[in-house]
Amino acid sequence: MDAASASSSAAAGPSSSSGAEPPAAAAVQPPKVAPLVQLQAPQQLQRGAAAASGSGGVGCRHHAYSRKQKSLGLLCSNFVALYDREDVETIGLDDAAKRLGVERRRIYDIVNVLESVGILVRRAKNRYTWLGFEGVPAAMKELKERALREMSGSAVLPPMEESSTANLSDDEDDEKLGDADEDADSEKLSQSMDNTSDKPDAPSCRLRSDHRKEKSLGLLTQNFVKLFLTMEVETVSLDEAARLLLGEGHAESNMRTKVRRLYDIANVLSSLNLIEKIQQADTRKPAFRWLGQAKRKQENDFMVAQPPARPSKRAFGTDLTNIDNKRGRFDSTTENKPKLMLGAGNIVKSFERQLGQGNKNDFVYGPFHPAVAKKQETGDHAVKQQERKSIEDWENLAVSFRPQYQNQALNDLFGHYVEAWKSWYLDLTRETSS
DNA sequence: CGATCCCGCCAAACG
DNA sequence: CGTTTGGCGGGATCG
Repeated sequence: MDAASASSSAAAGPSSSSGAEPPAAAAVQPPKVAPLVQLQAPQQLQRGAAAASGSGGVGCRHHAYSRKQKSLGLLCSNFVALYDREDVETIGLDDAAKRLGVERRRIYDIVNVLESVGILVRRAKNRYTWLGFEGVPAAMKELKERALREMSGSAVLPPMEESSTANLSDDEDDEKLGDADEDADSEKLSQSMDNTSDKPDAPSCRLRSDHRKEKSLGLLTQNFVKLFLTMEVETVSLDEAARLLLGEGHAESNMRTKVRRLYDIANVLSSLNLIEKIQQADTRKPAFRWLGQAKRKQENDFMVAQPPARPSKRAFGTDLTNIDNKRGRFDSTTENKPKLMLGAGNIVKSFERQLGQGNKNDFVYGPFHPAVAKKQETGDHAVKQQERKSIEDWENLAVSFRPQYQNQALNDLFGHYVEAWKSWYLDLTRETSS
């Protein structure tokens, strides 16, 4: 059973007579396909300080095919560089694909995650609106609120294991609550869409459809981010993430696919500087840390695949991997299983208040004060980014917010919460509205 | 060798 | 029906 794929099989069969797909570049390189190596700004991209560094010629150094040149991360950077202008505001998918010199398919990938983070909004078929990085904070806030809300809903349930436990899947965002900012997300996104007063005559039409959206990259991105927004210890390995976002049923193959998707997402998020890849101190396991503030690559200009010379630290993937500077806290020494915050309902209450309040992070809350509200970089290169009315790290604050338990017992207790989480996350993912 | 993740087939979701 | 959107997983690359 297991509907799902089964079919496919396809077997790739790279044979696929190239034919006339790839525009330009018809050099049948030794290695497999090797379509085009061009890229480079076709249109008039900004040039700024480009030139400079010696050879202006792009990709003259035929080097065979490098996947790094076509990574989603790089593509995302280019995408941003291309559209993060003041005047830009409407984007056409085909146009983007053409300008960036990639297949349509890839644009969908980028766009989907960008929308999940609030940088874009879908207006209509083939048309997106650019909101820019200013849209991120709002989206984050929204995500966090939702996550918190859902969490409190079904966090402390007794045993309960197997899925399919009718659960009040919350849902939906409340829209227009104040009216400060015009917010971002509107329709689409967010799961659950029961049909109240469905159309006339809709016999037995279970909502089996939507299965597409459940697995969507957009939703996965949101859940991935939610993880960061509500978890203490800000580092997660994709493996853990997949396990968390996936139900208990750890279908090996299912997991593999999920991880693949997470890699994609992580790449894009990295290029946006929302997260960063790091090496777990002790473990050699690579993981990701939430950076919070989206920031555009300081370097303007497109970054076409850089020749094997001056790599200039890429978002990640290339050298330069901080060795995890975990908060100087002797906490969990046992293992770094992601622990979720979520303790007394009070804490949640506090957050709600904080969020509802709006800004002003001066308040002091109860017993635990914001210990490390300043999360500064590790003195890496000083990157001064002028942020318009920086939207604050209400987010950072929140993270450093949770009390530090020195009691191992409590730490242990969290383990159970993880269980609970898995449950509701599962529900949240496979939605089974009655 | 295992971790990473690009490519693009091909099927749902819309017109 | 043609298009647009986008799961999904083979398998090439990277480290």
